[in-house]
Amino acid sequence: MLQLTRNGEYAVRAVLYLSSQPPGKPVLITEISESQEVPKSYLSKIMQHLVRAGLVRSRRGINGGFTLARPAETITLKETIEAVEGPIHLNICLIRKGECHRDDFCPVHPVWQEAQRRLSEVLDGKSMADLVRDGEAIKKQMKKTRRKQK
Amino acid sequence: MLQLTRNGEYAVRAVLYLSSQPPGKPVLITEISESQEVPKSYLSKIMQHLVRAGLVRSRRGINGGFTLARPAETITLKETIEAVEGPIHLNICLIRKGECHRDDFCPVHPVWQEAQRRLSEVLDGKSMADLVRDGEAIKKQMKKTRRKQK
DNA sequence: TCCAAATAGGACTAAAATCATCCTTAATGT
DNA sequence: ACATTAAGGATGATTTTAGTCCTATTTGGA
Repeated sequence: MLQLTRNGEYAVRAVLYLSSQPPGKPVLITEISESQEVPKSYLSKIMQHLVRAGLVRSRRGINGGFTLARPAETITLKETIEAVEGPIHLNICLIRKGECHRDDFCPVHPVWQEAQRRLSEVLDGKSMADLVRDGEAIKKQMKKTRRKQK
Repeated sequence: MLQLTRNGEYAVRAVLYLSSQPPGKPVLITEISESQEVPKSYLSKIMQHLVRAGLVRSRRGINGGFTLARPAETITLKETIEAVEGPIHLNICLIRKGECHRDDFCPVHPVWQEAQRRLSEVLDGKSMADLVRDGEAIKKQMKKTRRKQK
């Protein structure tokens, strides 16, 4: 459907939440689940993917939880999404050379390449640190608006 | 999966094929199906969508078939895809204001807006007439390459 | 060393989407 | 009337999506 799945959306929420927390402080899955409105048992699977992808570190037991494995500045939206959804290919002809045997002569193929390049540009251009900053700016703006409304 | 479905791909092939034919000359579904490698009965459904969307005209009976309903210059890739897949929304939060109640404060939302804008730009920037021209250029180029290889 | 707290991982499932096929109906030109 | 051609409805297999649940494993502390 050319649409992000819940997996991708939830992964972004989780990583973004971790990025907003003090670095190194383990965050419980329950806390992520409740604050980000993601079913806990489902989120558990997503976190596993993020750990295997090297974006997140986990520790079990008391004082356990999840932390970012790398600074939020170095983690992009695209990376987070691909960690749980696999590589983004807007059309199957972009999966690999030869996946679609019409590649050679199909005039639409280059258009998909360009479309994907543009999309990647946007998603790779935003780090989790950027998004945390953006979120804080939005919060500030909302407070200002509320004050004006009084 | 953030990927075009077969519906969209097949629709593009069909409309592109019609665009490459003499305007007004009815083309049989069998001809489209075989030349574009799309299952005939499946293609039949897709053509119905394209007719209802106003991109293609159909006529039944002898001398029947499909033709473009409008000049190929005025039909874009995006329009063709949306005719069979519905409007493109890269994330459900883009479907409409309020679809995702996190809209207001979600710092990711504007990124998706931008991503979708860029994608639309590419897909809307190519008309079927453009693609036919591109296809002819590719053919010419391939002939040249073959000559050189001899 | 045992226990409580956490995540890891496997099995399972309901619902929806995807990718079709087949058959009957309706329109159209000769 | 008849042959031709698309329209439309019903059906179905397979895959993906979006979860849940249960058990195992790790970990730190009493």
